Amino acid sequence: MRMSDIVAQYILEMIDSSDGNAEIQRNELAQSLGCVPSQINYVITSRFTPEQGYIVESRRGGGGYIRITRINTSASSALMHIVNSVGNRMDKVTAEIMINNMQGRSIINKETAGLLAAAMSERSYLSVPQQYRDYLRASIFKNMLLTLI
Amino acid sequence: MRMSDIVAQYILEMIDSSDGNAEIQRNELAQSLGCVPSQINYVITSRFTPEQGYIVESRRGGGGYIRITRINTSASSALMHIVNSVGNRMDKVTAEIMINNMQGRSIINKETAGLLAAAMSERSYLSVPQQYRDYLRASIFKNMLLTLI
DNA sequence: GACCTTGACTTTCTTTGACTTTCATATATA
DNA sequence: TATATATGAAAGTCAAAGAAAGTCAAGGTC
Repeated sequence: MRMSDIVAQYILEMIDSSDGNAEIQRNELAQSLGCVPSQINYVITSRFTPEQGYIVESRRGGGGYIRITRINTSASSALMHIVNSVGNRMDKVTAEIMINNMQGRSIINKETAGLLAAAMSERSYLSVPQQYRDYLRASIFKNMLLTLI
Repeated sequence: MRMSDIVAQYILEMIDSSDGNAEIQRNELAQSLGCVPSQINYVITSRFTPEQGYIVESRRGGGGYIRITRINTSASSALMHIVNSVGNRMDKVTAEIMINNMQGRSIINKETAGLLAAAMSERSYLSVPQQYRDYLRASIFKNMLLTLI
């Protein structure tokens, strides 16, 4: 097995075991795998390109890092699942849990999570009688998620 | 985590928890975070620049201080204006016009516009009697915009 | 020929400390 | 009393050293 394959495999395993992204220290990883640091760059530029579905960010200097993130193609199917799992009522707590969960799974970003949470908040429904609120929430929630697909 | 990140985070938390500005004593903060005083200057010049939306004022000598203030970016002050201009009711057509306008002015992006539109759509309110809908819309609209500030 | 490996050199970002400037207050002097 | 001077308490500046990642070209392998 080639060195570049070992490096690529290591990074891939890291991405798979965490949630779609790996953050490495170039020099440290090179040393622990027994290769030269620039080998890591070679592997990244040849195997983790945007065309292959990855985003790479990095920073030099003390405390530097290289972060490789897999672009999320499964997000929309996950969203579809979630939309289908919501019935015609949903309470605020459930909404918050789901929003948190989606953000944790990187299906939605922080801003989107904030917007959803605002639209689900009790404060938004003060003008409407209790009895309608949970139906409304479910319906707004699903309509909003559908725009993200 | 780098020392500079720790310092930056500390300052940011201070800004967030107060009302957009932090006033620190350079030497005291350096000591309490365990770094050299000029580290504070480094963090300020690298992370709290006008380009990044901050104003820094300071004073030397006895009772000296460094004050870091977050600038109201034009987007957030525009949003504030819009929120204030909305009364306690808003119909769907008005909402759509405003969303379009905000997107046209680049105050919000396409995804955000979509989410807002979904939350304002008539389809979202089918479960609730007509009479409540426009109040709800106004309230949800304002709550959502406020999360973007 | 295409892909891989290596290492010397470059660039970027961070940390540190010595030295400088500014301000408030206390003290001395006309 | 009013002004000048000294003192100490801050913050500011800057350059050197350190810690990472990036680049690139030369050579090696399949």
